[in-house]
Amino acid sequence: MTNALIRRLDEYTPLTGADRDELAHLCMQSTRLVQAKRDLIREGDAPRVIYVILDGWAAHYRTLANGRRQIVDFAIPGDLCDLNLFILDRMDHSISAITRLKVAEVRRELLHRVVTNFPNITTALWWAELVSKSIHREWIVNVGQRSASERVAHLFCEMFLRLESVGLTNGFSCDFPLTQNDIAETTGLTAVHVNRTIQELRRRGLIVLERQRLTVPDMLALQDASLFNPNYLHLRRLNQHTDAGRHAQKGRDRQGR
Amino acid sequence: MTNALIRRLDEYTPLTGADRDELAHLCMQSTRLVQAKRDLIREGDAPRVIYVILDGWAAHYRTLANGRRQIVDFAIPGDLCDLNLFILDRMDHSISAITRLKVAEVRRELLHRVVTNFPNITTALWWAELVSKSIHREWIVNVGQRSASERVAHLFCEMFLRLESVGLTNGFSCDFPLTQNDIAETTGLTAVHVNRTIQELRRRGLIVLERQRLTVPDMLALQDASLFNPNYLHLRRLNQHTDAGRHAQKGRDRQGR
DNA sequence: CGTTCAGTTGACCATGATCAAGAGTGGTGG
DNA sequence: CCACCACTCTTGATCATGGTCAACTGAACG
Repeated sequence: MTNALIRRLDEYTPLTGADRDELAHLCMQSTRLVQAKRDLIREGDAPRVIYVILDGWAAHYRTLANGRRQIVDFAIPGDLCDLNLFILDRMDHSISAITRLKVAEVRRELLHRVVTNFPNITTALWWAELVSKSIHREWIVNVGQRSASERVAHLFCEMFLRLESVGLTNGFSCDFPLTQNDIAETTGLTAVHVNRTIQELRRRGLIVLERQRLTVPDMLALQDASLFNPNYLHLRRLNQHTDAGRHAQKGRDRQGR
Repeated sequence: MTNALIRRLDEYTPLTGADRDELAHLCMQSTRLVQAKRDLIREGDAPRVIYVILDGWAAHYRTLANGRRQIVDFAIPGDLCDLNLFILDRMDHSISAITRLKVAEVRRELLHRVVTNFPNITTALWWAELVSKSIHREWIVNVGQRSASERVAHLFCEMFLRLESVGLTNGFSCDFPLTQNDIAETTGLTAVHVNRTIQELRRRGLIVLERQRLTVPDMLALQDASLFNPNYLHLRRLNQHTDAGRHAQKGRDRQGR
């Protein structure tokens, strides 16, 4: 299987052979395994390296003074954990491993060298950064405007498509390692209510979720149930079932459907 | 009064005289006035210029299929309205004028020239982008984990400090042009409940809000009431009342308090 | 001077929170 | 291999925060 970072960046900018080689090299310099539930880095820390997720899931989160925790994004293979390092001195949030994690640690100088010599890669990193910001916006909408079942269904839609874009789905299924408590902390609901909500989605035939595996038999139906519009993910290649047709993306060439 | 963009970017990177001149020049090339409540740009549009807010407030928002609207950020003087233009082809959200607005329109080529010739400015733009992303994260936390009164109070704290950092406060007061309906659309509450919440904050003596003017007699008290921690704004110079002391910012040199 | 929009109030309702207890599952060590 | 522990999931009963609907007030502005 090809490197998830390459796969992901290539989603946006067609990369040359040299670009790919450079990225592959970058990810092999120094890798690290992290146990599930361990923090990769904590709020307040000064980041020393940039992490690239090679395998597993991580969560970006913030903790409030009263102890409550809010997950603000997930990182899956191919995702970078913040370019913060280049600019801001301190982490303003924490990152922890959901599953056992394999990450590449990229030193600042190394990435800097790449950025100055490989313009395609620079553009692609910018793109990844802006897409991640767009995802943040959608999460604000999610917790602000959607009902419990819409929120949870929306999360399933998003993660399925993101996994698909890096080749981590199998037909209608994908690994889904989140506990109901994790889902609660991302949707602003309680774990008890997430449980009831998931049962409702199961009853309606929208998802199958068992033993860390998610199946979405009808993606369009799930999207309808969650007011999901894939545009915010800025995926170039939308798959058959991702509903590229319904949400007008004026003037952009489309495949599928 | 000095240009708000310069003031804002200088907050991060000390700019040279040449940097300042260039920014001033950039903002004077082409300016435009926008009526209150008009959209500056809409979701799906291909942006042609980058906007810099020179005067007034704007709102970034998304609309759902069911018509509900969520404001995902405000733009105040000195803020840039998305560097999207450089990378992503379509707007994934809309921006509309809260008040009458004065904006600078910066053409892509022009900004590109600046970016290649003025490294300080490039760094500062990156910084602005990352801070704006951090603000997005905090908004997720806000709607996800805080109670109604905490959410509304948090918004007051944030906007007050952001205005202060570009010199738009007067002692304990600042202009505050949002309607209760606007506040509802940013906090994920209803306008009716925002009304009751604001009355509660008034009763508790935390804010004075009348005729578009906000006064915060005791910023620390308001911060306590909203679980507010200013770190996420990445302000270099925290003012006296911004509570730099309580929230440990390890190893960072601080002023005030 | 009337029209419009923002703010206010009241009555009632519903979504989701809280508290508590129990069932399934997996991993660990005796 | 089994007993135990911890964690995740599940269910029920009750509660509360904030939503909905509707009417009214007041200020701003043409």
